[in-house]
Amino acid sequence: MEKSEEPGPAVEKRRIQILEATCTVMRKQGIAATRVGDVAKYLGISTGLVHYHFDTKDELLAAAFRHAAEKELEALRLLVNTDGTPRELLDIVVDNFFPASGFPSWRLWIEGWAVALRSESFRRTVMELDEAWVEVLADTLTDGVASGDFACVNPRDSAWRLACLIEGLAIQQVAHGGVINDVETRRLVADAVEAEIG
Amino acid sequence: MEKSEEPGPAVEKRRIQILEATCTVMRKQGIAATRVGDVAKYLGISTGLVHYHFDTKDELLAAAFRHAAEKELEALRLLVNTDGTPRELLDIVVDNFFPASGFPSWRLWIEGWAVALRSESFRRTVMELDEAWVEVLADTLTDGVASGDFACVNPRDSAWRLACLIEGLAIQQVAHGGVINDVETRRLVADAVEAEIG
DNA sequence: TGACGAACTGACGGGTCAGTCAGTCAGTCG
DNA sequence: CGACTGACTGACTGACCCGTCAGTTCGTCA
Repeated sequence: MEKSEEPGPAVEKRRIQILEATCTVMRKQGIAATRVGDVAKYLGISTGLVHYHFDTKDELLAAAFRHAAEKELEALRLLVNTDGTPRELLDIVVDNFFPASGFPSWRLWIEGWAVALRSESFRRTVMELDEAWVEVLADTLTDGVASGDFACVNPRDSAWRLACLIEGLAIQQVAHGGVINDVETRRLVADAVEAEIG
Repeated sequence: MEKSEEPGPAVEKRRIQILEATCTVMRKQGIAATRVGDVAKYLGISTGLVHYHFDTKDELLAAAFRHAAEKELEALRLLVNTDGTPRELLDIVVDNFFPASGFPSWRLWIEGWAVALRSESFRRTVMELDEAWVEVLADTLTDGVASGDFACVNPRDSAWRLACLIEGLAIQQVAHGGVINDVETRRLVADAVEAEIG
């Protein structure tokens, strides 16, 4: 009677367990090299069970990626949702973007952009989450402008410029570790921040 | 006698033919989804012949990627190697970075960064070529500073910032085509350029 | 107690694909 | 001419891996 169509809490728990296992495997092996057999082995369950909860591998990977990204975004929002001067909040946001902080899993994101080129579900996830990150940054800048601390001509433009700059620098640092190291990244970003809000 | 160990011109021709076919297939299907069978079929040859010239698939893909990137870099250098005011040259370089110009094959690069996370040969290629692009931009800025047209505090820093900004914007535009479109990209970059050289 | 269904297993089918290999053929050298 | 070589073919194999499915276990409800 009135048995809801929604899955019970046990099922939901298992789903999340599989999602997080998938994230772990994806981080270690990369998205492209993640097999459903690896996820099953990691949890000590059968591959059949993974397919019991997720119809296809693509669906599993997309859901796991979104799960990871949403968790990180939530953590960032929590971090920003504290008291502090606009300048302090801005520093928190920017600091958490740095590859060295390990926060946004840049390795995962870099692969995510590549997968998004061919997968509609990844495209949507990557787009939504990317824009949400920038939104946080934009809100911080807007608040600072409202309080008179910052002098951006256009906070939204500034947010996009800073976010894209950091993204580009993260690629340099994470994907090939060339001349750009952590110290250099911080200096380049710090100068850009000053230029945007100064 | 004295037959050199070097492969003859016929072999080299075939190698390049295979490399360019691989590039074509990679652009169409993506790096990850490129099969050696696809390359062979594209040229109407056997897969055995592809393996006759390239030991492994990884070697083939890495060589093809490098081939494509070097050709594009060479084209950019040629483009910059003309007369013109520093400002004109800078505009040429920046224009050629835009996704819409179709010049640096951003889709290929985005996948390249992802592959570079796991493949040493891709990592090296991507690093060298990425830095070479920035070098071109940095030289342009340095010349402009020397002639008194630009007022960068540090042309190298400015070059990295602009390059990374454009990279980040290219991802936004190419990988997910969200709020950032071509017009917006141009405005954001134009403002950043003014800020750097102004 | 027994029926039932949800969660789960483990083996397997079937398709894909990189790389191998025996053999063909055309050209070259002595 | 006859031996030899380098480019090339196409069939094959061995591995991998996704998704399926028949069957098992276990908790719940009548």
